[in-house]
Amino acid sequence: MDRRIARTRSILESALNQLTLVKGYEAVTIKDICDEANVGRSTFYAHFTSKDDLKRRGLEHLRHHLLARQQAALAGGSSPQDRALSFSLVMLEHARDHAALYKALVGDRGGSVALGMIREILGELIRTDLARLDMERVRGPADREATVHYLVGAFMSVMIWWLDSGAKLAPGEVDTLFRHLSLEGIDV
Amino acid sequence: MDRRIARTRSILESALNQLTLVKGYEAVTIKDICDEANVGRSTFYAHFTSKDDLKRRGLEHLRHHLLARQQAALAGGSSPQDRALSFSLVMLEHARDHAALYKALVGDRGGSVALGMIREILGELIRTDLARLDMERVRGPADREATVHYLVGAFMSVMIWWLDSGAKLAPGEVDTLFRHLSLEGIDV
DNA sequence: AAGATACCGAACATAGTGTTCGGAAACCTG
DNA sequence: CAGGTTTCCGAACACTATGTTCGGTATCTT
Repeated sequence: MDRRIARTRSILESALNQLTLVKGYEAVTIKDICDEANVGRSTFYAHFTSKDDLKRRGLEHLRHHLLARQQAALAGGSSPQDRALSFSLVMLEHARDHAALYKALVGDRGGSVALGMIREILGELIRTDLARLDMERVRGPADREATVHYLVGAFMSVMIWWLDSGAKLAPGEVDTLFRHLSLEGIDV
Repeated sequence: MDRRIARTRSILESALNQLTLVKGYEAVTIKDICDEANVGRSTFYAHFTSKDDLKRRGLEHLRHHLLARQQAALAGGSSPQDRALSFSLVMLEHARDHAALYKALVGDRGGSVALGMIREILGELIRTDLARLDMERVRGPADREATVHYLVGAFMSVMIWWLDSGAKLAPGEVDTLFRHLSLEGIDV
């Protein structure tokens, strides 16, 4: 690929992230991004159709990262229980590593683009997880899709709460918490 | 209250809902709303600061509705298990009754305002629920806030999935599904 | 080195937001 | 039902952002 293209796209992605930290995703305009990146506005439109488009493409990196880590977890885990929901810890660690950006994203409504995409990605991972569990145990394929959405929503919500409240707990602790609620249910 | 005020606000709320059905929440402009409602644009700004403001005030109705129904459920239920998570069925029935509007809301990102507010409302209800459970049983107040967010996220996600996939199941079935996942965990 | 391709920047059209203000219309009060 | 009060209308204005076009310039690939 032409180096100019790679450079332009990369710097635009970085600029959006940087500006998101400063003023929140929604408040960032395309002109802002171009100024921050030192790129002509017409050039922006030569690569991306909108700010959301730019954001979505940037999140492809995350998708590949998570998929790779899941492969490793599925291969290496000891018991089925350990291997299940492996996305949880990986995702929480990623969130902690980019905590400021995540918080800026979820802070305002603008997060819906990024969060929507992350939900998609997690949905894929969880489907894989559940299918694997179904193979190893006897269990009807009933309600699997409902369970996927149940888990995605629960996880995202807990993660955002964790980030918003300052991420005081370690990723491992939140992971334990989430897995316990998921596998055992809330203790009535 | 001056009748003109009540009438203007009410008709503006209806106009927003109507237009949301037609073109989706985000695509609705303030001019659209005023045209649909036959209200001057300056009048709009005399009552609301923005489209989101209008939406939020409209959702106060839902809040009161849900709170009232929860009171009834808490008073009337037989076992503690039955009384817990009473918001679930009420909310699902309300969603079914306004399915088209809900689907239009969650379809695009614009839903984040409404959904964010609904999450808030449900959070309150669940906190009440859990506190009640804590009183009736012996149980440490540990992680209660995490559980609240876990349940809100899981429920919203399941509800949206249900609506998006055409609401083929009855509210009662989805309720059962959700309660089972919440109380027993996913069956590994 | 040469041809292809990307980038720049300025200009233009379009569309939405939010404010102001004077006159007309509707409302509540006594 | 007459009074003063309040709301509503609508047009005008300033402002900001989006998305497109195009000729000239700089940079890349082969």
